[in-house]
Amino acid sequence: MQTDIPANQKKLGKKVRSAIPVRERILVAAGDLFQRHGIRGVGVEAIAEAAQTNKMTLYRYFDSKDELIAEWVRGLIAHKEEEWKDLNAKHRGDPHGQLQDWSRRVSEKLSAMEERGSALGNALAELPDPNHPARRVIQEHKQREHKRVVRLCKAAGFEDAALSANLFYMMLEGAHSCVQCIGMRQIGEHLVEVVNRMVENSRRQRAVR
Amino acid sequence: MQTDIPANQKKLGKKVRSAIPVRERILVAAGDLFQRHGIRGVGVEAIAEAAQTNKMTLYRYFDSKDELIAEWVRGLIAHKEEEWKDLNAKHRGDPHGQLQDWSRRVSEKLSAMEERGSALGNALAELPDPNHPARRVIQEHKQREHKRVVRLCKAAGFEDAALSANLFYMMLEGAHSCVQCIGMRQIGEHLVEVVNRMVENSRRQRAVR
DNA sequence: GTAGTATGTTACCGATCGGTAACATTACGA
DNA sequence: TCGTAATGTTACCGATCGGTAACATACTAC
Repeated sequence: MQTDIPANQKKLGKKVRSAIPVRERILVAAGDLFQRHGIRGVGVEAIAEAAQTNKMTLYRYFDSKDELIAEWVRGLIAHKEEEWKDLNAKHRGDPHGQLQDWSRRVSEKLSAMEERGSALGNALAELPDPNHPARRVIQEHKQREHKRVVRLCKAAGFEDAALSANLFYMMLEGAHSCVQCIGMRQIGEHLVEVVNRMVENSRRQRAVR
Repeated sequence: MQTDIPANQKKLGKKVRSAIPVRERILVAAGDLFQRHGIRGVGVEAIAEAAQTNKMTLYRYFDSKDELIAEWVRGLIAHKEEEWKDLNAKHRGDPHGQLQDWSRRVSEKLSAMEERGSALGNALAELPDPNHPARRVIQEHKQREHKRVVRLCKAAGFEDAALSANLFYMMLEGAHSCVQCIGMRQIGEHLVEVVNRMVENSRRQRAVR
């Protein structure tokens, strides 16, 4: 019993090194705090502490707080783009189904969302500097997302694809905003409903042709 | 000539007291800086300087920076609510016209908007603290705005008033967001188009009845 | 065990922040 | 002209910020 206890006793009270790598822990902790208190409302010290490490180690992995922010944002975006790929793979050649599934997924995310709304949207509001690395990355991603919706609406054969796409995109952005400004988490269901109606309308028109 | 020059010479190089009251100048300057650099990105000293006064005077009119923020927000909201009253007065008993005029006005604002999007939306993103005076004021205003749209849609006789209202509200919020995230200032035209189509649809249905 | 690497600790830097005190100056009405 | 109220000036406070240096400790591979 006592033989191997000494080694453990030495570690008693010390931090037990987590299985999750430090860098990832920092990014997760940063994201959590950013979302809850705002990017500018969180100091690097608090992030390091939440990640069960310290400021020095944080700066060994990230050049600056701004770069940490940018890396966090890149992670969020990468995850979102993965979802789009998945969506595309699951509904090959079926833009209608793709649109419907997309709206459903957005709605699910919204219903589980905290009262703070979209992380990327908030980040844009919090980082007005046009030269901030994170800002540019977000805007480029939003541009791609918008183009994707336009492409989808064209493929779906909507009579006025540009208008429909912008309608969808406004609803997408607006739904996230609604969670924060009127606390309406069920707003996604309305997004789904509108998409469904428009898709059904388009299918009917196609059947008539 | 020289007689009254001395008095002016005394003032030479000194600040010429503006006709606009200090308090208002501070609020205008604060709003301008908040919009451009974010609320948290602007110090009270910079606000006072931009208002052509000093920190001490600022604190004689406002208890704290947070109260200044709240006052600025209250001003923005008061202006918006005035617009709603005006809209209501100009289209008494004509909810369709009211909705159309509303969308047109929003569209105009959007096309003239800087790349930073909605001030109130950004403020919510920048002030996550649920107890912040400005945050509560904004959320209450948004609630009222949402209810107003619902009432309008009911009055307009839309078949599914709640759905239409939420559609409009999502578009309203989303359009502002779009200006910041994809720089699309002409997005308002699409909002107008959607509203017009839905109104025409509703009118047609009413005529059939 | 030993070397080398990753991580932790502490203390510090300069800058900026929101906010205040004390006092000087100006404007303006009686 | 004089007194009072509004505004300006300066200096300061404590707290926090992002970021770094120097050094101590832990872990791991050999």
